[in-house]
Amino acid sequence: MKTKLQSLAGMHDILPKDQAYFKRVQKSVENTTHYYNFQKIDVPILELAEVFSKGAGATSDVVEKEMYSFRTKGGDLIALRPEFTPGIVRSYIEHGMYNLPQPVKLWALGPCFRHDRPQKGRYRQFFQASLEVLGDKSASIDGQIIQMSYDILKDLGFKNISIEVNSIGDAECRPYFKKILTNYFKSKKSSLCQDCQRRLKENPLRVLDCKEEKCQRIKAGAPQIIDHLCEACHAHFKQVLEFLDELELPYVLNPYLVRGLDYYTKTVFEISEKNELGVSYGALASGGRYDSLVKLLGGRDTPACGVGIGISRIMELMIEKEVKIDKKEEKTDIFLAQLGQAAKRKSLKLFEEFRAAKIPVAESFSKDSLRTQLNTANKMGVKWVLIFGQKEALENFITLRDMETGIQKEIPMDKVVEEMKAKIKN
RNA sequence: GCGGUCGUAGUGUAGUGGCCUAACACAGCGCUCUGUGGCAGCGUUAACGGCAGUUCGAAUCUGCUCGACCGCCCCA
Repeated sequence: MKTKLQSLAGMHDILPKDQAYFKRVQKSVENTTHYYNFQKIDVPILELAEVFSKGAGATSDVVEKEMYSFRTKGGDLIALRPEFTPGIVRSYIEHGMYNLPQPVKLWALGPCFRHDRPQKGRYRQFFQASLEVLGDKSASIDGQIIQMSYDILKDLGFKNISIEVNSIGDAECRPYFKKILTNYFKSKKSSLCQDCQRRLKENPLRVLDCKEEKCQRIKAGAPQIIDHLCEACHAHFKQVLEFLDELELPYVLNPYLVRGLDYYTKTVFEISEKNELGVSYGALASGGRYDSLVKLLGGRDTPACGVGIGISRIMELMIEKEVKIDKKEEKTDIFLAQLGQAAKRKSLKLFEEFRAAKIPVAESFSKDSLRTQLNTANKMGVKWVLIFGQKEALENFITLRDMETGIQKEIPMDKVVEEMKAKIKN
């Protein structure tokens, strides 16, 4: 016991007790994607690092500092996926999916990796689901993606869902806006907090996000991107909002919302759950439109839109909030207790009969004491215990004990499976 | 990547230089027990995150390291 093994920083186990939550979240994604006619795709966890770095922008933190990348023996620079989108786009291009009827709607779910400082709700390995629509520039797609993300969270029992949307323009209008914004802040540079003076150089859009009071006042007068969108972006954004209105989604316009990845264009959004104080736990889902990514990765000019859903975060929040989920499927309702050698032998056979009838039955054949077995059954929370002892074995019946009421009755051996089958049905 | 707080059996805590051969509760395992669980009795397993240092003596002090969490950066 000298060297104690522990999991790596930011990695964690999904223990048996939490698997029901994991399953539940997956099911919700599966259902929603099914109704919206999305098709499942599995892409590799490993890709050429280029797949991720080309579109995200070399300056993005996700790629620059947080990617798990390494060289293979053959010399290729490869990386663990930090997100799904680039891999899915690569697959779309590689398999000529532009020859399929457009748009192509895809979804995926699995582990992603980012090497940043772990914190609560923020891991180096985390599960994400990704919904992507490729080959459609219509604003209705943006609306649908947001709707689906909202549906999933609502289905999982979240009540105070906040949807923030913004448009960050495209290659035509964004550079121009950045310049205007930078100029505005430069003129007030001395009144900004220290962090913001630094942000101004590195990422002027981030200044808009500062919580310092003095910066808040300055940003109130700052130019907003939605006033500086080019005609196409403006029209698109207007339509997106109209769709959201039509869908009656509770969205809020957040002119300060920006994204860390360069490939986003036009619509961006973030969905989170707020607590009583209006403080959010961190984005549970976020995404937007990426009309330039497919071309950037070597495909045809193809508009696209998608969302990344934080499965791990959602799970953790559900566990923390003790969201009730139906665990019926996981639970076993029947426990088979045995007493005495002869009965034990016959019990094994009875257990097989239950299995053949597809009825899950718990047992602890290794135990001899009836008291111990009932104790175990009680801790498992089963509804019925079948007691099979010497007397029963001789006279060919079994004792059924209702664990809630303590009432027992005798059932002829050849009717046991049949009767129990009827019992667990309701 | 930077700054901070913390780390004692499976879980929750007590112990803060010698009284620690590290305590308590619950959980686990075994027995009483081959006939009855949801407050039985008895027994038992099991921890000072790791490594070095200071000291006559370290769970307790120092350094490094690993991990968790918080803030920054950033993000699912």
